[in-house]
Amino acid sequence: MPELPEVETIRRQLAGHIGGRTIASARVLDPLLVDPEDPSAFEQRLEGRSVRELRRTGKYLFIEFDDGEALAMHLRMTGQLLWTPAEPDGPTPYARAVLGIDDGSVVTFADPRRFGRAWFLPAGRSARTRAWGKRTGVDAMSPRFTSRHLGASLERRTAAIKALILDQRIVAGVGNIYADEALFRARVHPRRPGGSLTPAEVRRLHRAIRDRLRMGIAVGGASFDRYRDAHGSRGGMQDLFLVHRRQGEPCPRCRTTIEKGVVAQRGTYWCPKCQPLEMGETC
DNA sequence: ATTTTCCCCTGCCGGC
DNA sequence: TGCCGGCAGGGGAAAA
Repeated sequence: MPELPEVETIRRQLAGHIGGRTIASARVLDPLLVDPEDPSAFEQRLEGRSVRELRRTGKYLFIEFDDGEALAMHLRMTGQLLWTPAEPDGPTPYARAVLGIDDGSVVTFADPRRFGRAWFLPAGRSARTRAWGKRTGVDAMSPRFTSRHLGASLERRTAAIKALILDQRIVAGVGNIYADEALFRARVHPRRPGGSLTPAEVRRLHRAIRDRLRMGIAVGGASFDRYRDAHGSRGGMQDLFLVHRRQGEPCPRCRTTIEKGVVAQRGTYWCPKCQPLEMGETC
């Protein structure tokens, strides 16, 4: 499922293809994609617009137009944004919206689970805030996401640390995969109360989040299931997973068997020795 | 305010 | 073989 590295991969690819170009046509095939907006009104608002740049905050992708308005998209679980140099030969499976670009290329939003969403955002900071609210905090790859920021966000919090780093208002972009990987690298058990982390653990976790996301971007994201980039290609991060989806396998650090459980309503993987639940133990 | 639960939606998989 | 229940999970709303 697309998390920060996957969305960033798509952003970079799309920026190269449609940056500076004009949207010639827009078709919304699934009204749920733009709910509660009217699909035909949505199409009309997109047609004829010039793309200034593509931006990303957390897992949200923004196509910014030259007048400052923007199309915001979230791929949720199974969304794909596919770019093709020309109209695809046949119908794209699970296509929910199609953007025709003025050079003849096509961007298709495909999404079997239909969880993905798109919004049309007004220009201007205050109007944007009114329409958009405060869905996301600081982006995990932004220089503004610091160890100090993370530590302050965790103070006195009793919820599981995994739930807190999945909270997009604390840090935007971390999803289930990279949460497990970062917690393993930081040697922090996913069920530890957020406020119980020591300063050293907070620093390790901050570094680990950045490290794993950076690696995910470098290899084009994780494709153990449906994720594909804008060209329909798979990423390579699934081959570099340390613990995620590896229950029963030996820990890459200490060879202890990796466990699986449920934390924050998500399938969660960890090494019980490297990531002790009780304080004082070390691996 | 914080934490937890439920729900959306559909493909896929294991069990019978 | 085929049906079916359960699971997967991002995030937002609702409940606790």
